[in-house]
Amino acid sequence: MSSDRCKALLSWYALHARKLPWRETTDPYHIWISEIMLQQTQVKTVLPRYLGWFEAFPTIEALASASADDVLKAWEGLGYYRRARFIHRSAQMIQSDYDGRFPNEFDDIMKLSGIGRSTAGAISSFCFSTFTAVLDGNVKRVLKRWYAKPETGDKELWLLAQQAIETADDPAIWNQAMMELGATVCSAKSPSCEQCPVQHHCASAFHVDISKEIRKPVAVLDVHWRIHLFICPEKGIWLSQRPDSGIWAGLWTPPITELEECPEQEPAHIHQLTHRRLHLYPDQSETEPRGDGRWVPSIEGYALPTGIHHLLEKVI
DNA sequence: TAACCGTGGCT
DNA sequence: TAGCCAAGGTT
Repeated sequence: MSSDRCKALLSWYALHARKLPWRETTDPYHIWISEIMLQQTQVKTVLPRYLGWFEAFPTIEALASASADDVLKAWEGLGYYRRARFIHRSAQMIQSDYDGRFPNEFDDIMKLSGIGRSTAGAISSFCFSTFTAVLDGNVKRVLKRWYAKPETGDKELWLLAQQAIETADDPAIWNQAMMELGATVCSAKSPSCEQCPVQHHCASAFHVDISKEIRKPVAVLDVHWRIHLFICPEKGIWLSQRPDSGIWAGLWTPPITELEECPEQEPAHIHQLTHRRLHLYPDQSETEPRGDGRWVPSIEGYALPTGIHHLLEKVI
């Protein structure tokens, strides 16, 4: 690692870092929640949700003692709902195994649900100043470009990331600076090499070949779902809870049946997920709900998937 | 190991 | 505009 590169990056970060609420604290609970929210999720999406979380659950203890439904409700709309369940489970683990205090050992942080090496590295460096690297999408892209190795696998990238952070004085700022560079200047589609503080130390400067960085495309499968709507003025709407695994696990929806074939009618709504395109066909022809579920006077207290919200807005 | 898991911003 | 993809982890 070039020391000049290190200095240049840190000077740039000192001047250009975005002011983000989770950068104003070293409190592990706050950092932890921010890191989970930010997994595969853009800063702009997290910003309006971050502070509200702590109004709902001011402490880890409050989170641990909340119901699973309340936690999912607080996560509603953020996607990847397993993350909310992991947070809940981890909060309970912190209560029982660590006396309610977020663990300060890297290995213990890694044991918590939903926290892998990169997230643990971030939390540990931000809260406890350990020299533990982060290797998120930003850092991977920056490192691959610095060394002009677009095909490099995670194993080598982890070595490079760890080697890099060990030359820094402040591991927390180093990790933040690497992510900030990737998120702003060294962006995926159109890197701004002319604005890059480390352009003189980058093997790909001004000739980044985006075509070599393309990921393998995800296959999007079309599925057709009948959405059984039971709505009545006295009882409200009938909702049932999704199973523990799969799409929208644990969330509440009207009963859904998967159709074998694409029906003749047009879907009332199409909801696009990463690997699925959900074609939704509302049906109000049946009179009495059957199976598991409950009448709810209002959907307000329940965590519903965004696609179902959209459908209900259209139909009702 | 590779498939799976959401949503919204960006170009 | 429609596709790409973002502060990944789990199984």
